[in-house]
Amino acid sequence: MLSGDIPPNQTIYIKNLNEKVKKDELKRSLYCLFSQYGRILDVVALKTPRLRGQAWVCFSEVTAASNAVRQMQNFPFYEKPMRIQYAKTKSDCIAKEEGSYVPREKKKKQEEKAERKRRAEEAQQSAAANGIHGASNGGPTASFRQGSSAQEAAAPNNILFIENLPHETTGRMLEMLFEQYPGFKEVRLIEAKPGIAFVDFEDEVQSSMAMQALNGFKITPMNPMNITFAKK
DNA sequence: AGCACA
Repeated sequence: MLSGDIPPNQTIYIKNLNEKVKKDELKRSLYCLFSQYGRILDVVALKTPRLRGQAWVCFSEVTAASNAVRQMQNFPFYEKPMRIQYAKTKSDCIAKEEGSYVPREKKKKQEEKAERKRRAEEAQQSAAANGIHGASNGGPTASFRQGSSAQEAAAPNNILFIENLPHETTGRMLEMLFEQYPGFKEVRLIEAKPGIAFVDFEDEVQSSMAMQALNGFKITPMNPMNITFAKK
């Protein structure tokens, strides 16, 4: 119902994207945002009149796509909530991996018949494969966890304190998550202490918005971000 | 709203 009656697909179809974002930046940001769910084979975005504001993200596993559809539904991305469904057809990059790719001109009727069958099979496989995937994200906006320690919470202020980041996290990755919220200023990683960061906003209202939206966000399945106000 | 593969 949420995603219509489209059967599961390795590729997700995203609409309601901010059309002002340039194509290459959009593709890169989508790649970063969705790689938490699994290996991405391709990201397709076109700016033609008919296709702007939409994109396709192709995963190597159907289960990754399923998690992405559920957990990133309505995620505020460049100020607009993403609307995510399964793609209606198989992506070329997937067909190429399976060796079933037929160049555009030829594939018409003959392919479409076979494709229905294939998709039905995939739906079964994904059902069978369910149960492998681990922790489910409470949803990007669903989480309001405060500091897990018995610490006194700091009063709201313009600086966010981020904990539980994977050690491989880069400043650019965090920027891409936080810069979509108004008032963003900068990210500061602490080299001496991997796994934590500070994010500066113009004021405490704007920092609160970002905290509410991103608290608990999983950069990897093992790393839900823990966001609190920094102690001053 | 809009389902492609530059």
